[in-house]
Amino acid sequence: MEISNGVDERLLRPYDPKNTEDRIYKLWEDSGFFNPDICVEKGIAKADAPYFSIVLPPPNATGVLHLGHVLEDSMQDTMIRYNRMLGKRTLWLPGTDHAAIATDSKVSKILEKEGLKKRDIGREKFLERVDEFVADSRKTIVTQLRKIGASLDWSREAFTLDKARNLAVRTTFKKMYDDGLIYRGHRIVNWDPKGQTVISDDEIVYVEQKNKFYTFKYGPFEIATARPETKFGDKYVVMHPDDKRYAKYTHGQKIQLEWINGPIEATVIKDDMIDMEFGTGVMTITPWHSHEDFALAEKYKLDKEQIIDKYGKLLPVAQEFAGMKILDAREKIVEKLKAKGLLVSIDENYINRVATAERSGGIIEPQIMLQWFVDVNKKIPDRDNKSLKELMLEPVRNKDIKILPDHFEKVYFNWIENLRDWCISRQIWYGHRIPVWYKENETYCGIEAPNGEGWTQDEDTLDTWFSSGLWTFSTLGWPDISAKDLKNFHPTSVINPGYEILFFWVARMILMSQYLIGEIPFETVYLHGMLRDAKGQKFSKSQGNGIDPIEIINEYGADALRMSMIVGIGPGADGKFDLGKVKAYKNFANKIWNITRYVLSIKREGGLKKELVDEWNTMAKDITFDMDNFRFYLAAEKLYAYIWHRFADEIIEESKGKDGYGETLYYILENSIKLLHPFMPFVTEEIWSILPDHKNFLMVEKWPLKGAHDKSNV
RNA sequence: GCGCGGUUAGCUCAGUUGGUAGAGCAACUCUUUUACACAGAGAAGGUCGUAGGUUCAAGUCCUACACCGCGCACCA
Repeated sequence: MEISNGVDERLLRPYDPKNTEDRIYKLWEDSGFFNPDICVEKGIAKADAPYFSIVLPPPNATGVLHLGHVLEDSMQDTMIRYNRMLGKRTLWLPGTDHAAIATDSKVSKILEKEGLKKRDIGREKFLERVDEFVADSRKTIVTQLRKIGASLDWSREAFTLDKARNLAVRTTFKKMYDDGLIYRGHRIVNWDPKGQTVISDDEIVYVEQKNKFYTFKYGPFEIATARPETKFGDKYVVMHPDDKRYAKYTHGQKIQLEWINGPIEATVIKDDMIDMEFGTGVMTITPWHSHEDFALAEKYKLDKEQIIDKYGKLLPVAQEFAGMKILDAREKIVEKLKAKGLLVSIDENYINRVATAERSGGIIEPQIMLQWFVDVNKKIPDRDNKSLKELMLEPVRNKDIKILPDHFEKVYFNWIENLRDWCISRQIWYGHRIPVWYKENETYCGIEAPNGEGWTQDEDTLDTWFSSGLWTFSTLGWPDISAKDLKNFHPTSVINPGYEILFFWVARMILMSQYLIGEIPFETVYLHGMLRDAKGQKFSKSQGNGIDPIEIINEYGADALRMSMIVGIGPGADGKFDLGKVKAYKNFANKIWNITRYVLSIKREGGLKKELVDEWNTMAKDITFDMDNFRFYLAAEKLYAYIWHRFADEIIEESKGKDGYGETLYYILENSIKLLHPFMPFVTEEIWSILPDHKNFLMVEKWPLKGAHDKSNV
């Protein structure tokens, strides 16, 4: 069909994303093509076509999306759109995360501003308030995802704390409990006095701090400490068995000495955990408030005594200091020791790392507490007597799961090797409540509450990552193991989180999936880096330096923002947000727009120029190869260079004034926007709608290369 | 202490299996010629952290070192 000079009136003005994107997203959504079942129904994908699935890393329901999310979502949408165009049954499943501690503390803060206290309004009322907050936040997030152009199947939207996911959690807990993988016990844990909850090792952030480092006389020894306030109960003095300086003291020897509140009897312990080079080579231990001291106390069956309560105040063992906050007491204790002539020296410039809680910022006080744990070392009969650790290690070691960039595999192995039992109970209200009930001396663990009177449920909730670990299959119908989605879309093809949650999340998903369904959760882990602001600072909710992606989109368009997030940012690489880059890709959108205007304005004639078509094919093959190997950052850049600097600057320019190029130019344009669609979906879809004879959406067109991608699930 | 990553144009960063360096922005010259000034043409800008090595050939592989960043462990 011949094209007339009557060009679509939309083309008469520069491309305007603001008046295009929302309209197009609505058309896509109304078409139902985000849903793979509908694609099959309407013949877009064959019922027996290979599948491609990604579950969206669920954004925290604490707030709004920032540019870091856009980076992640642009990447995933690009993969999803590419695979959909390959004709696969393609599912991208959306959801949000209840983010237990983060949300709990956020809502607590909001209440405080209203002059309300969490404990005063009670558990039920508090949870109502959280639900309201989360519903609001979810709305914002969902709107933002649509703005970005994310082709998510909204009919399958999930929440980590909805009914279906809660059933999955209870089912999991019960199974682990019955298998002896979950146990309750007194162990030393990381207590956050500010957040009033236990947290896992992974939720600790170490902060370097300059502290005073004191050396005291302790009988015939000198001991050093940064924390004199823990020393009230210290009655074991530890040294290295090979240390010649202390050779005359023997293991188990009792020594009488004067200490903070009077004379005590100390026992000598000899153990090679001591570093002879550090300090005086002698230390006392506080097993109740130190992981290492606890381990030593367990080894020699030593007494353990609590010194500090859960509010960070000294207990009666401190006598005259009892009831004081530890930081207030510290100086006073030092003064007392000094008065008694026991202070040897103070090093003012001692730098150590202080453990703080990631969410509340509180300084962690190790405590021995009754908590719930997941045993990572116990052999599981159902799983060839492998432990959870081994189940996490194996698929990565065997390359059943590929981690990109691959150097993160080493980091992953290293983490697992040092892994301790996972503390899963939290003393907060918001979250999945532990499905265990007590009655006098009885304990009941079940998916549902026990029958009969007098049972009370455990007050604690679960670590948020416990439910996140189930995400790849709890969203697909599990625990119903015959669920269609589970059969159709699991293991998922790719997971695309930031490297900072490799341990928190990726490892836990592998653990849960391997243990519960005996399957890997995903084939490829494509880790992305961190996006920082122009100064190199992290974008973070707490620092409030987040740029609202919607503002950028309103000014430059989602396509431009997406391209800026993909081009040149390799797997695992951090990037700085660069507005100039966004502008450049906005110009690119307009460039293609104008190319379209020009191509449609000339006569479509002359047949296809073989040389130019061959050249295009070579380029397309190269790009397809990059796409299949997760090199989207290269594919996008090459496409940009071809379209602008080869097609527009050279091919079109050289064709001017010559006859017979119309058909070839049209061919290149039509096929190039297919290649570009996964990256810049809006402008390409809009152009597609202007090109003649196109009934269906570009979104569901076939990728214009045959035979270049035989691998079904790369 | 163990491990990992980075060091490429003024700035921010790419560079797939080794074949004499690329993008965006900024800066320079020219051009408002009917696809596009959200543009075009042209020019400029890098001894690819340092020092060695392998190779016909190294930004790309190997070794050592320096600086920056990160993870893990220790931190009495």
